[in-house]
Amino acid sequence: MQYNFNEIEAKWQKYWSDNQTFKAVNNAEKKKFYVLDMFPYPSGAGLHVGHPLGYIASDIYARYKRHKGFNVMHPQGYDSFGLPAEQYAIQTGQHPAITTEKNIKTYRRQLDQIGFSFDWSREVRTSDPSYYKWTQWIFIQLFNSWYNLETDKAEDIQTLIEKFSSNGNLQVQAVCDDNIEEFNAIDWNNYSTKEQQQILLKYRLTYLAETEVNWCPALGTVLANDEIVNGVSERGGHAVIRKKMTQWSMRITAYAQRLLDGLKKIDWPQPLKDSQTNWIGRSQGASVTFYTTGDEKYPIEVFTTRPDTIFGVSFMTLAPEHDLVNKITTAAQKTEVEAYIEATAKRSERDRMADVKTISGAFTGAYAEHPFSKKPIPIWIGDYVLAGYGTGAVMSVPCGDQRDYDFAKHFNIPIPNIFEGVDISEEAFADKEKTVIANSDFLDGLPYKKAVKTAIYELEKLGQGKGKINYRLRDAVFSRQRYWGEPFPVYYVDGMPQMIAAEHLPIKLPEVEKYLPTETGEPPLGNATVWAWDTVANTVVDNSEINHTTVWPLELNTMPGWAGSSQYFNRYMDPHNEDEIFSKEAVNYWQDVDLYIGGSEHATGHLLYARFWQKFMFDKGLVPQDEFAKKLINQGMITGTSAFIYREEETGKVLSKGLIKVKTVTPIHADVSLVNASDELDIEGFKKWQPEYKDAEFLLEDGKYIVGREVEKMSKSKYNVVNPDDIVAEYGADSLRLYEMFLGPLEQSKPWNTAGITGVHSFLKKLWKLYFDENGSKVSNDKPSAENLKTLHKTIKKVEEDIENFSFNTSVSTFMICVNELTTQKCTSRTILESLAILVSPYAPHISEELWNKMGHDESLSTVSFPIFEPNHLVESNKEYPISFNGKMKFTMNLSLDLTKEEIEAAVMGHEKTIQQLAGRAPKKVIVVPGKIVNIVG
RNA sequence: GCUCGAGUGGUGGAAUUGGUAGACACGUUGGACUUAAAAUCCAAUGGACAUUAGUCCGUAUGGGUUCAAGUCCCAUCUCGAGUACCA
Repeated sequence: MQYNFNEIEAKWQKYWSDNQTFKAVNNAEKKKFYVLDMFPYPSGAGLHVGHPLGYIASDIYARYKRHKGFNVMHPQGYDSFGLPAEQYAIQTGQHPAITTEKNIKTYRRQLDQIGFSFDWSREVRTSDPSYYKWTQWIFIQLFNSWYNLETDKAEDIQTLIEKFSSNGNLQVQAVCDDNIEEFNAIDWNNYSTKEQQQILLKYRLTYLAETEVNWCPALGTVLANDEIVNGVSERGGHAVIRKKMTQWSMRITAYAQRLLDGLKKIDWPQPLKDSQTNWIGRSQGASVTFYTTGDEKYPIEVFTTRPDTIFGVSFMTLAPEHDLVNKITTAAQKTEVEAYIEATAKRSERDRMADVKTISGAFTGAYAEHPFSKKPIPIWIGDYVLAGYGTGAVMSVPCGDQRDYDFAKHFNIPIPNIFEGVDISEEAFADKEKTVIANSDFLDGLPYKKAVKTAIYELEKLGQGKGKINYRLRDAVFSRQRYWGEPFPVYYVDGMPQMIAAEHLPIKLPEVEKYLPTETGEPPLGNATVWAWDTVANTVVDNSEINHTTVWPLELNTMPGWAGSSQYFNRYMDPHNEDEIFSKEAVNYWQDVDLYIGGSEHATGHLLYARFWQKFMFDKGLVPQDEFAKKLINQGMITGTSAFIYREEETGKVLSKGLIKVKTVTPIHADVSLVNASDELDIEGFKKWQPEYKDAEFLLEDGKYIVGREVEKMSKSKYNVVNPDDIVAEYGADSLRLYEMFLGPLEQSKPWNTAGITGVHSFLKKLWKLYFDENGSKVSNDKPSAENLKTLHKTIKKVEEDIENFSFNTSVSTFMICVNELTTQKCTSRTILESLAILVSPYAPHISEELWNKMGHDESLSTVSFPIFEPNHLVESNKEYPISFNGKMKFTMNLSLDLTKEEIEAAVMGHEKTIQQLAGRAPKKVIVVPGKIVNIVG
């Protein structure tokens, strides 16, 4: 009987689908296990061989856990809002929904043929109104919440309103906007509704705010920093200006500390935790208030991590955009300052960041008073101080900070030394550990830590400072000027945003004629003609009905890509619930994700936002866990192995790789499908593919054209993309699965080369041959030999350890060794072969099902118990001891493991090869490690 | 610059707590089978020297700890990822 993989795989895929083998039921008696993949964006290009890597790994784990008796949920879905479908719509006019639907079909077909154990009954799509209804719902919850620092959690906005109406905002400790004016209860109750709404907006967890964006008038859109090159748009080279726009923001900064603390309790890769830690960027220090001298004493608040160096301040620097600049600049300096501000405004943020070396700035003519010495300190502006970080102002301590030092040198500002025994003639001194303060009044002689404490204490006494923790993390802008995204459930009354009541959700994306921004610069939804909210009928109506009494305009922005992916893992628990985002029962049963696999590129995007929303949901009592994924693994990228031919420049001849000597040749990409396992090019195929080479002369070596190889990112333009469809057709899904795992460690990036797949493919054929020969089944009821059992149990032990450690590549080797050994042993024993089929099944499920079935089982093997390791089969009586001399192994000796150290030493010393090695010398020392090694020194 | 990770045959990669470096594959070479090819099977395959038993060198480089180092420590180099005037 032949191993007919195409037939077998189709058969079992149908069986699984017909029998809903992998459908997970909530609240089963069994213990739950939730295995999650990062759901894909369905792109038009379909899957290449690199995409399924993580899915294969998670599938192996999910299948393994089913064998271990768990109720496994392994769902899949689509992150189906996104830019490519929208851009395609702009070019062709085709509705993104149609493009998306088509791409999903392709994805589904490709995924199905790889044999994943997904529970498709739980599929979600972020662009589906029944799904984004709940994305809109969460947005409303965020809008209706504020962050109470006293309870350290999000609370309903009603509790804040109550506080305001009974006590005003003086006692309220909240995470909110900076520019909050104080008011008491009487003030609050006298405010108009609009005024109250404006105030509340400064406290809500999602709020409207003026945000500075990169606006490209020619394209009519906002550009991200990386879409701008040299100050102009990457596409088209149009001018870009910085513009303030009103945008929705998420108050993620409220959760900065909890996001940091949460990292301690989750098992995520260290590099990923590091980059989140970095991104949140906690720094501890003090905020210090300086007052300007002169008639009007403006306060300037700065943040510093080094309050101990306060006596080293010799100037202050404000960001050019700082609000105070206008107010304090003296008449004499006005021209210079204004010229400088204009010059920096022209430079994009990116340019400013790229060009760190050039020192620039201007003196405002104003002075601030030092809080302790009361000496005047000149106030400068400089673009090395960022408006967006801290307070946009710094106290400059040139002796202790290199940037301040460089600035001071450049502008000839004095650099007072406040460090004991340190030379600062060449550079600033920033080593906290070695710091001893000098020339600093009451701080003299103190080391860093004590000086910080003392300085803060003295500042507090003056009322000019206090200890403070600052975060780099910014609130997240939540508006996009795009069409293909979730619409906001928001309409505007008198310019103030109003939430549409939850029972009227979803607010469906309207139809538009054009997917581009409008001529007046409004987002694409500005093209919609039916996009107004009727507050009486509670429905979306035609724009012509807007009367500003009962019918109002709707929000024109849409939500960003990360909105839909921030809660999908919870929605999978109860995906068809129309009344709730998910039921209490479902979420209490599934709790959280046990294993999450996906790419590391989401470290500071999706994975941070999702943690933020989860914590918010936790505060609202909606979910039982405040971290959504216990364990996370980043799979590495699979790169391509490009093939090159070499064209000689002078003659136009094409040289085989070995013929390139000193001649100038141009490497040209050849499609990898035209190259065989021995790097030999199919010349005829190549000529057909690139007709311009049909008359070119190919110079061969040994009758073959050998291509050059190089590892590059898999990409169409490099002709190194391998489609899993082709691999499945030629070798089968089980071969593909095994090979992807066999390539190397899951988390590592590694090159794909189709040539190697024959190794795992012939392994599957050998496996098959253990069960069948040309006459049919070979499986017997013979009692397994001790040798058979040893091979099997060695394999069980190793494979189990490997899966638990996510070391999938080494288990494939282990299977190969096992099958090679059993073949040599001519093993036909059912006991052994049944266990083997189960062991292999997480990796190669189709062949395993078939083998299991052919051994007389009617049911799928997917939930059959994993074989149990019995150590007694591995007990050895003897050991092949390596005998080394000065650490170098010279020969081995087979000795009983029962021997004592002394007996081993005697046996080794008596061996003829030992005597030969020593050549009469007496050994200085003999190290005997029973069961391991013998080392003779001397 | 900073943070993190990694450097092992022609290639992908193995190597529990330091204990036989190169498992398992690919490729290559030789052989069997075949008219031939494919498939399959067998053997060899880190390098140098040695006709043999064998000797020496080998895990990026240079030091160190140890009876013993791919593994631990120090320094250097290279590559990859993230991040960046963060006060």
